[in-house]
Amino acid sequence: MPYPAQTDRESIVKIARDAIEQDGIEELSLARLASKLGIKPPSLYRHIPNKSALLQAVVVFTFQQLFQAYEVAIQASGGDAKEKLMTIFRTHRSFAHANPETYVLAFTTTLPEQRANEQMLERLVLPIQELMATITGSQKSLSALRGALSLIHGFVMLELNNQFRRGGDLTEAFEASIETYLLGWQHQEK
Amino acid sequence: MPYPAQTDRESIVKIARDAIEQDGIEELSLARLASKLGIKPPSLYRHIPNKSALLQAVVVFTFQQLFQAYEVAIQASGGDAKEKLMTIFRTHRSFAHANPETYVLAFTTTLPEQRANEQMLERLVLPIQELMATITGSQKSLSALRGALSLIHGFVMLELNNQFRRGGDLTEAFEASIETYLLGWQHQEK
DNA sequence: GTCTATATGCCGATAGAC
DNA sequence: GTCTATCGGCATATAGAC
Repeated sequence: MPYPAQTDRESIVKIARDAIEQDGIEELSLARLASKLGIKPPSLYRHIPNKSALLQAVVVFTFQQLFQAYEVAIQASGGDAKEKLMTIFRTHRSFAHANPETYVLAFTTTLPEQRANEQMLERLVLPIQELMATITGSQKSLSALRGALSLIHGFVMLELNNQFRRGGDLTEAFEASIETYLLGWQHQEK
Repeated sequence: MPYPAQTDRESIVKIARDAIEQDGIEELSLARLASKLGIKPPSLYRHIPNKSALLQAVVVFTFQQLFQAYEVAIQASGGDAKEKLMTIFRTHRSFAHANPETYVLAFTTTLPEQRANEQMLERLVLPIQELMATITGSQKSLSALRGALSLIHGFVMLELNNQFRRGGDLTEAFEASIETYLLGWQHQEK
């Protein structure tokens, strides 16, 4: 049985993702990855062009996972637009907590194919945009959306990088900040 | 004249900073850095213990620069607390635009000495905290501060990584989001 | 058509001479 | 404080075994 390994691109990407999440991105080398797959490093090149393309594939996979998490959350959410938004935002933060390494990788990588990059982000953000528009009106909805995304993403990034000083309840700060931001837009609308 | 170069730690850190800002962090190798300094790579090790420590020094230097930018902005700012806050936040964003590579490096690096890390961040954030407290009252000021930092940092990070889709005025979105966030806290206070 | 064996050149890092 | 010499590990390229 000479070459029983038989791997494929999808397996490589998922194992790479898990390795990054477990040991950090700095510890991922193609040699270690090949070893986990039971093959030799050059064999990887039958499935991926280079390491950079592999990391880009992990980024795409991560955004797909995040999108699926959104879908589940939206399905399960009830209440008014504000409550639905909070459900999505809590899901976003939970995803980042559960996948810190790949979250940071995904949001600090710019994919070379600009079109694909934009389509992916637009698809992710669409449900948030629609819900925000019901709060702010369509006039200011793009600015309101961008602020909301900034608030959520910034909070998570500062949190993951240990850049909030100790003390206080981070979940409380997350909830209060977002609710206050949405409240501001409700007053702004008038 | 055998070894005329004569460098020191401060020069190394500043040249490393400039090299990162010019060519991106992935292009910084100790070999290239040594070449810019007119010395051979092993000579660097008389001044720094390793590459990681050098990058940490660049992070500390970047936070010091950002702090100085804050000081200048605060000195020059007038108006009420809200207008002073806007001046600081605009300064923060301008700094990120002027130093995108080292900004991302600084905010995605956690220094190993937790104490020094916290002191540096606390010192940076203190003027913002005091101004926020005049808007929100001391009760909720920690959450309000954390939300404000998240909004500013998140906006800048999404912007630097090309993660806002095209269209609309980003400066307008920045201004409107922050003003609305502060407005929300003013209403929340009651 | 998939994997192995082998090789190149760059990297961070160390030892020891001047 | 700088140098030369050298190390192991890395990403990557190519030739060929099965």
